[in-house]
Amino acid sequence: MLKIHNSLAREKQEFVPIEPGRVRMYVCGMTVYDYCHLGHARVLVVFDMVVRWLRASGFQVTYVRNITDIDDKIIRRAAENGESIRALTDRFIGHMHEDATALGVEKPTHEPRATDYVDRMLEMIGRLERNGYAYLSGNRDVCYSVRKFAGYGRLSGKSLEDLRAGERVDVAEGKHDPLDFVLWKHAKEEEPAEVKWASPWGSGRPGWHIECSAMGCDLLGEHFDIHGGGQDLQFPHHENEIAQSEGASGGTFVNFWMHNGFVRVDDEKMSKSLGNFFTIRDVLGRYDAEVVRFFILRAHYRSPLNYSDSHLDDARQALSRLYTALKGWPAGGGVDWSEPHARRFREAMDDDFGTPEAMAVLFDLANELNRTRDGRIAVQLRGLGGVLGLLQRDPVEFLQSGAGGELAPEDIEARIAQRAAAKQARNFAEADRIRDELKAAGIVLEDSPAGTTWRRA
RNA sequence: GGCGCGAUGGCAGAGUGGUUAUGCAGCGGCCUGCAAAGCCGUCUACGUCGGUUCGAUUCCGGCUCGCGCCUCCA
Repeated sequence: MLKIHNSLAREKQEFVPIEPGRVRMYVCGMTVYDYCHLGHARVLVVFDMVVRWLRASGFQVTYVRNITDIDDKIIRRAAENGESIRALTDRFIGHMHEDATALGVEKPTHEPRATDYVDRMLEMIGRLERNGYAYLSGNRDVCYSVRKFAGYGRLSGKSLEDLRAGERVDVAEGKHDPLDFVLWKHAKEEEPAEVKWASPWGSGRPGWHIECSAMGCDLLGEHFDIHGGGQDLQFPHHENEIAQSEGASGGTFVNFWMHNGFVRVDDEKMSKSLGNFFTIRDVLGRYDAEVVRFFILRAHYRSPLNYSDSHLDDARQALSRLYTALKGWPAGGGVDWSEPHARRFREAMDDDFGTPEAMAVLFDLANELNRTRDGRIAVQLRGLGGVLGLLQRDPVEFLQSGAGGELAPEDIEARIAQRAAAKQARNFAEADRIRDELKAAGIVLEDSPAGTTWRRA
């Protein structure tokens, strides 16, 4: 049985779906005004893994990952670039999809854009107003009255008093309480028409939090199973989502909240504001995308993940071991879940998505495969790897891939043929010279009774 | 200041009240013309001080250090 660490309870809980056999899940996606960085890659990969495991466990999953395409930073960036909001967001949505695809991330069931849901947001704001949670502030923004919502602070484990004690925000003009947040931003003169929508409260645009409540409730219903996102969204974003959704519906919004840990650089959070981020495409220029996915899944999703080149190098070595074991075995065949390794894998994954332990099982399978050369083990290894979105390529293709390939495969093959001839003539000095020369170029040769093969170091 | 998380071997990273994580790297052996890969074996651990216990890396408390959230952020 699956257990999930629920941020709401701060402990692992047995996962029971609202509707038997079915899971409805929402994850906060990207704000599209720039390239995705490795922190985004982690959210993408982690929740892709979660969905894959839920499906492998027999659930029918509806997975929604939204796109925020209206926001202060988007407006500013579009103005800087002298382009329309739509042109900017369309472009970066395209780039995001390229990155996600490279990382082996499957498409979500729905990928709603905030700007397509403004009507739903207005409807929800209207309900909040009728239920007494929303008010029109002095500067004509519509705000949410945090103290009216009894459960406020439950997700982040904060009380309103705690939050006020640490108050660091300038009190925005006209708010009843500094912690109140904006549901609807009143339009400003200088803003382009593209960011103005008509509403009962005047022309304006939605606040950030309302979009997720509106899209989630519309696509998944007012009560669904899992809501995920990065740790930094726990407060205030997710706290506010709960306040909005439950304030509007009157019932429970989400049963399980999941938050993934940060990617770090030199033990500091990787973030745009700190400027210490690497974009996904930077990294994919130097490392194989599957290596990056492997690197992400090698740590537990809630732990911090330190990024560095040496860690990626290490990940590549490790993944190579798996593919080396798989070399020569045909693809295909389903996982036998009654087999001991598969059971251990299932146990690991059922314990709050324990991918590090699940991967240890993969290495144990590789060892057994190398020892026994039993085809059934190869099927298990590839099959279980596939559950994590790994090991689905041709092993030779993986082992021969990699950056820094000045030598074309034909050249390498030609050198191998020359070396074979030298060996035939028992001219080992010449054979070793060729091998050393290739090694200097990053090519490693491996002799076997069947002939010589090569891979990139 | 408030709230929370973490501290494991050279590096990365799981887990457990008493018996091997796993990977990378190192060392020894087998294999090999020599290598590489693989196999076998092997060395480096559980921040610190107390407590509970027959026994704690694992439970409890103090301390130190690191990190995060409290402001846009995955």
